[in-house]
Amino acid sequence: MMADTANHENASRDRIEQSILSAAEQVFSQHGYRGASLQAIADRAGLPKANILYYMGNKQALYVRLLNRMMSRWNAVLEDITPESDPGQVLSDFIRTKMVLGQRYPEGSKLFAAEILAGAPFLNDYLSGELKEWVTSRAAIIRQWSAQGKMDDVDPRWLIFLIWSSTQHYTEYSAQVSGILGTQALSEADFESICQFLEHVILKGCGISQPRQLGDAPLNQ
Amino acid sequence: MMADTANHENASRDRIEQSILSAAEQVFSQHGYRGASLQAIADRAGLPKANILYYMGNKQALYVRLLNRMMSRWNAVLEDITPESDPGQVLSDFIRTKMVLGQRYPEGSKLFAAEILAGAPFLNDYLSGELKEWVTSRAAIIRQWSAQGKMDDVDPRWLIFLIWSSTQHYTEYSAQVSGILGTQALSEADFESICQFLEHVILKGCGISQPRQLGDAPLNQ
DNA sequence: AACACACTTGACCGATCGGTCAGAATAATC
DNA sequence: GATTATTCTGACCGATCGGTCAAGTGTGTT
Repeated sequence: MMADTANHENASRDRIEQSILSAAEQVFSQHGYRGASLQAIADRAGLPKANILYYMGNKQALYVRLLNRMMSRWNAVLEDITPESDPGQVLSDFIRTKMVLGQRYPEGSKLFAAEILAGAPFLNDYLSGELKEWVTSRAAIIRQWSAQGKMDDVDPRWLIFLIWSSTQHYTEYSAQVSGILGTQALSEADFESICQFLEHVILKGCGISQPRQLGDAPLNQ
Repeated sequence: MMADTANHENASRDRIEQSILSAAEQVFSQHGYRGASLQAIADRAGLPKANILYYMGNKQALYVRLLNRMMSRWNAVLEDITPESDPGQVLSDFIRTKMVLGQRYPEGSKLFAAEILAGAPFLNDYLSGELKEWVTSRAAIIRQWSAQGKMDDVDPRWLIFLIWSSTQHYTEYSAQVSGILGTQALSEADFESICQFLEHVILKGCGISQPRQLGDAPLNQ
């Protein structure tokens, strides 16, 4: 009908693949690689199990594809920092970006967490390669900030882990957080409150004067 | 032989049960409840599968028993804090206690994390009951500290989550941490360095003057 | 020796696992 | 309309799942 014959990778196929990926992300993130079943994924996607395998090949290929998709969303984070950057602005952005990523892709974040919990059998190369270099290069810049007196002389690796873990917590432990707060999900106000808390504590704790207090009235801008 | 006949719950049974619990903790923490198999647990414990079921009844009872054992290790944490306590000392102790717990029971900590990731099907009552009250009561005391001017006026719930997550990270994400650091496990020096970093950033970030700087020479005590 | 009782385990059960395949159904091309 | 290519799926496969059971071993009591 209105199908573009030249491009045989048509929209219908993409739509189905996306719905499979979405269903698989939920099941894998809840139960891990071993605990997830293709039948459960198929049921959630509303398709026969054989159809999942027709599109994705096998369980492992589907899982690896999900991991890659989640990791690609990480590529732009802290990409363009320099020794001349303002630490307060950069760390503040880092915290907010990480919080938003967790909010936008909760299942993907949990998928990542489950893979790490299992010992990272599919991500070992990525962790000790690409991600290790990412951390090392950022750590070097943070160390220069410390040397310039822009902030306290803290170990930048622990600082990166601190921001990662404290933000990750709100997606990964959403069941615990909402159980304790007594709410189903985080409200907009809670989300903003958490961001400001983390910015306040981490920046102040590193001896960085905050660029602006988001709760206060804007200075002049 | 040397068995105490009066106490028919003899040491042999306890020894076997402990080895089963230990094996099960490893398998459940890696693969979650669904992903763990009794056969894998039996293999790791060096027993036939039927023997596991003889001692533990069924898979769910074994799992719940492990969860309870891990939660009981938490009971003493932050048990005796009062509005008159010194925030710096209390939070410092909290950080170190949590780090030591994660170091001492890594599989138990991961087991807890996996249960939360799965949506806490077995822990929902605990989270929204016992643990919620634990957080609420501690939060009330921290709020009094803020009112007394002992520390900044931060949301105590976010502060508790911050300490929980940042310490939990080093056990739960041990695969990621060691992948990035390039070492198999955390060294004693790294462990101490992390504790000092967290104490420095969190206490300073909350506007608390640190009781003592562990890296420096002791003042006079 | 006889008995009681806790322990051990191979064999087995129905259900579900990941994955294959043949053929039906549908769509695209001529 | 005929032909080809793609998409779909029920039926099936061997392996493994959690769990049962009966027959066995061992040990202490009488």
